[in-house]
Amino acid sequence: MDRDAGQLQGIRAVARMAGVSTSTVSRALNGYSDVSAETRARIVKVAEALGYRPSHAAATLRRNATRTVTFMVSKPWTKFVDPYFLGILDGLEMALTAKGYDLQVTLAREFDRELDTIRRIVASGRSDGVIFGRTRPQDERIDWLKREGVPFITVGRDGAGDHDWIDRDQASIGRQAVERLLSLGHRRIALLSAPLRYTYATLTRDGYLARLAEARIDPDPALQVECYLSHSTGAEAVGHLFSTGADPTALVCGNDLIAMSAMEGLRGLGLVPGRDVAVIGSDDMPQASLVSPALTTFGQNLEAMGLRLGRMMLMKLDGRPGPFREIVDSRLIVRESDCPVPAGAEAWTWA
Amino acid sequence: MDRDAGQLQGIRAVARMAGVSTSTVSRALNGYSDVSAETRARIVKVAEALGYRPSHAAATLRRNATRTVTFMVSKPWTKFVDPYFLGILDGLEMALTAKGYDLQVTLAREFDRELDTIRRIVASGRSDGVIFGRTRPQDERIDWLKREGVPFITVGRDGAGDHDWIDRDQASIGRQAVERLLSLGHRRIALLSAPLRYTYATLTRDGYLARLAEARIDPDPALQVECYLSHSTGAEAVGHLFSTGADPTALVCGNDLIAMSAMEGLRGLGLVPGRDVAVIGSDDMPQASLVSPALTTFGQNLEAMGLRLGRMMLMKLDGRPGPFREIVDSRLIVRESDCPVPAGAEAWTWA
DNA sequence: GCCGAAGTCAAAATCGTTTTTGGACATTCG
DNA sequence: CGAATGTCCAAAAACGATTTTGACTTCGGC
Repeated sequence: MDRDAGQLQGIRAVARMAGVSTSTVSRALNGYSDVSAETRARIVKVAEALGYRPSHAAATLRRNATRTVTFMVSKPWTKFVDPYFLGILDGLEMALTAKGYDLQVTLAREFDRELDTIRRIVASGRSDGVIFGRTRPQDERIDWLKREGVPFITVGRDGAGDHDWIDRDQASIGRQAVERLLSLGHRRIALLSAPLRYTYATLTRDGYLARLAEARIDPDPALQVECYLSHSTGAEAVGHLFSTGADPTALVCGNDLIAMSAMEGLRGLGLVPGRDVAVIGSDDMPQASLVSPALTTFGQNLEAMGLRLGRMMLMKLDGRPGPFREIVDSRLIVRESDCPVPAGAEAWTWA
Repeated sequence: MDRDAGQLQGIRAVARMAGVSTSTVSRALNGYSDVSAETRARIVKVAEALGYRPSHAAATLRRNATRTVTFMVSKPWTKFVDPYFLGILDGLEMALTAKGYDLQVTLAREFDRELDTIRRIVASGRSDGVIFGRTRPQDERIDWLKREGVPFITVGRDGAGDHDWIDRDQASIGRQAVERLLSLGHRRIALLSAPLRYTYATLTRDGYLARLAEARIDPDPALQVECYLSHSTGAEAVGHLFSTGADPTALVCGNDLIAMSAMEGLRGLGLVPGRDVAVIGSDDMPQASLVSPALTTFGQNLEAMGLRLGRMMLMKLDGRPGPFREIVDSRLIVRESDCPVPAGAEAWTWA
């Protein structure tokens, strides 16, 4: 029955060798029900023996679906890829490959090219769904994808929030940070915000302000500084805060990069972070536990987050109704960089 | 002539609307010669008006080539992506998209999974060629791809070096670093090597040793330390060097991460990098110019390197004979972290 | 005026799957 | 016992491009 099966390639070789038709091979390998267990077993064995791999192109062409999801990761001019997204990618890939989907990563250079990158992803017709982060309150990428009807999920919200997304509870992070510092006696709590063009930064600020309000503390605008994506941004912010006399006793930082740079800046001023000034970060970067003092920050299980994201995307692509929106918890990881108010500063504050 | 062109899709719609056959549309759009300029212009106009994009899957299936190249980027447990590769990716993408090729990025979690990742890339049949870095003297990925006959190029060499690669002149970096430090009067020059399982680290060491030999300086094994991919590895190495009395006056570091960590370590010992001890890095990371003292290191035009890499791959996929091997120059970037031998140490050295 | 070459293009074959359609046979039900 | 229902599978029709083949001009040379 396999006299000249060697001549054939692909699914036909398997079919010939197993003594069935190509359609049966296809159904067997794709898990359809109308193949007897016995026949299926035989086909699977033959396919394995032949090292058969369905042609992705042919399958994609026929079923009009690529079984591929694209994650666009932003790469700012600093050539720096956020570990936050790298962590998510691990879980995402697990969820996708478990269902036979593939994950494709595309790097976009800067924000103004990200929409172009997305256009290219969609036009190339190489993936069924798109994922990306660093969302903004007004996000043209989201608007475009909505208009275009392309399945997509964002890591982070936009202003409207009426599409599918997964996000940390940013406001809660702001609240918890303030909460923690209040309980340590701080009253002059500065916010070194991430760039406010990103939604997450504004949400963190909202939480920060809300918790201060609950404590009946008037937010001092001089204590709120917006930082940028440079490696020295936190240090500059600290320099500003102390040179203008805002003199905070604690810093809530929009992300760990800011926090670590801020600690550097404090040292430059002769202050000891974790003793003279409390510092709290925001996303538990791998370095956070290695710097000294080790950074108190907020962590989440990124891999689990990626898994959930992947499952959301799979359901979406499966045609389930949705909407798909999830908020994942972050927990405070207390290390060494936060501390009670130093005696002197406290006195001064209450004066 | 376009009575019911609206019913049709894809290339047939264009054909109908332009009043030609589908084969002519295909030839026109793919730049074949046997289409009159006039017809081609008409077809291009119609295609644009219809927003026609050829189905990637169909084209791939028929021509048996995906016009896609995959770059596998290694991502160690530190969740850290080397900016070196990110820089190369920019140029690579330019070279590829200029010729209608697409760049796909895949992240591999750890080295022992990288071969699996490559297997998956190849099996999925989604790309015509593979590129990756962090090569080792004995590299199973290279062996496998050679056996399999898959087109690939590595960033960095293996021990044999008889495949296609692009690389910096690592030995020259080692030599130049030593050269520079010798000219500044140093004699006790330590090597804080990158992990020696990577080829580039061994090559740098070769250059370091060769230049020392030329200067008739016996290499002191106590001055050679192998570092790892942790953020504190350089500091640990420095601690070791000074606690064992090896007491170098200068450090050649296998990469900038090691160098920056080493400077941190020096400070911890009460030494001032760039004054008490000279430090030279190796790959000009974006942070290198921002730390203080700014790091003296070796730089190369990564984007240009990526461009050349891309062109090599395109030629390879075009069936040109090869072999394709290139070495790109690195130039010393003098900043603040190197310095002449401090007077005391020099005296001590000559004693 | 015939022949060959060059220039254009249409028709049809092809890539390797998945999906639809429907047929053969066995089993169950009325 | 006939009809209805299920089960398993083969045949054929897609999917949307590229490539091969060959037909029809036109033109120039002899």
